[in-house]
Amino acid sequence: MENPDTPAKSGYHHGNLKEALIEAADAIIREKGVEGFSLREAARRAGVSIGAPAHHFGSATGLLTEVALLGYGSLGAALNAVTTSDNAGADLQRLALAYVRFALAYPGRFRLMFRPDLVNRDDPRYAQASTQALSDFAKTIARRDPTADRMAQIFIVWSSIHGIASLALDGKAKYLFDGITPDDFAADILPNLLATAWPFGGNDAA
Amino acid sequence: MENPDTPAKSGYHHGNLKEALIEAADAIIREKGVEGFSLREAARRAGVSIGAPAHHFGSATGLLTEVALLGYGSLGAALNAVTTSDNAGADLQRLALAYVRFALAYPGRFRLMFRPDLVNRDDPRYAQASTQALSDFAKTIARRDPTADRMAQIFIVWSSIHGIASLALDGKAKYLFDGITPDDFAADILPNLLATAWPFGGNDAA
DNA sequence: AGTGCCATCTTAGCGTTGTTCAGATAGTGA
DNA sequence: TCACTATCTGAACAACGCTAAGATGGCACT
Repeated sequence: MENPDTPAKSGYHHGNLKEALIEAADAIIREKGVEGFSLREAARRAGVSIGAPAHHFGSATGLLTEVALLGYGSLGAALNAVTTSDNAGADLQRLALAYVRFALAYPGRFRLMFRPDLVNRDDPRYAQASTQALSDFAKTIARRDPTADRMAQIFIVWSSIHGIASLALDGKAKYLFDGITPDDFAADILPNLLATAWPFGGNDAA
Repeated sequence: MENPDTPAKSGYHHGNLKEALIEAADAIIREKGVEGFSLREAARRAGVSIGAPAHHFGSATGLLTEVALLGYGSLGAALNAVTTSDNAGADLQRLALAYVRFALAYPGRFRLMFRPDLVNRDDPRYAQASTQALSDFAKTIARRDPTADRMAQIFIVWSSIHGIASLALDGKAKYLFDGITPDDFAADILPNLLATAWPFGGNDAA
């Protein structure tokens, strides 16, 4: 449970509080969701007093912003891990699947990432991280349809994927697919859905 | 400001507290967003003590659920107000525009409607209201492509629209359309976007 | 080696929140 | 008229974010 490369808390000074608090916050959000988070519990888990986080992050928003950045990083990694082919439509399909599965695998992080009231969007790193996560869509779309309006295409494709992820995460699929759970949705229905009904996964080999 | 058909508070008994609290909560959310809401302020605005709401709604979630139901009602009304034609693709386009504009016009209500931690989704009226709002999409999709898998089509179209609304509401459009505001997005970019890049608004007259 | 600086962390306190519960109040039906 | 019951009050409790004054100890500099 202990990170080996921490200077180990030497009594009064923790030595690695910032990272420890981010890790604790991420764990709380993983276990209890975004609403289950509290700054005081993060401090408790890190083994410090309730006033300690303020020094490093200023406010709860400051700490949560770090977790959100961490989330964008892991989303970017998940999208980058998608194998690419010479078929841009099929690639988009796999990107969408990865995006939705990320949302379902890390619901806390994903929800936090899109909660403007909980993260500090004025932090330049936020815009950077947010844009970075889009780069995979952008590249694949450019290959798929080089002539189209790039920004319009990116926004529409991203919206479509993000909407699927959001609704699936909120359990809305069960209203349409009769009591299906989010996990079953991701495993069974979603791949089929993306391959047939989703208009961006067409078989348009370059 | 006063609802004329209230029995008017007769000192101790308010007479119409339930409706007054729902209205107050809706107003707070309109003014300060979902996070700005508090049960105590709703009670304050309704002119009753802090313990009064509990009797009618049990908890804060109970009151917010009522506001969410109200939101689904107004969304349904906005979608029903969309004029239909013999062109199902064009109708979907208008439905999408109405959906997104509703989200931007009533951001508080819209966000609340999709916040599972704030509404009681076990309330049967919630499922009913949620499903009802989908009926317009369902009808139009059925006209557009009667042979396709109904549920898959509904989910994909709804997702796409919901994603556009969510990202636009969160101000994500500015990353792609260089500093555009949500209002300008809804007025200028969105209609053009739906007519060109959006794959469900095609010119497929029945 | 000593010393002073300063980042780090503690502690206490303030105002706020949701929820609970005993009791006050008043409308309503017998 | 009287009892019943829905309604509302007021106080209490635990938890929250944030702030500020003070304690602590690592570190650079003399």
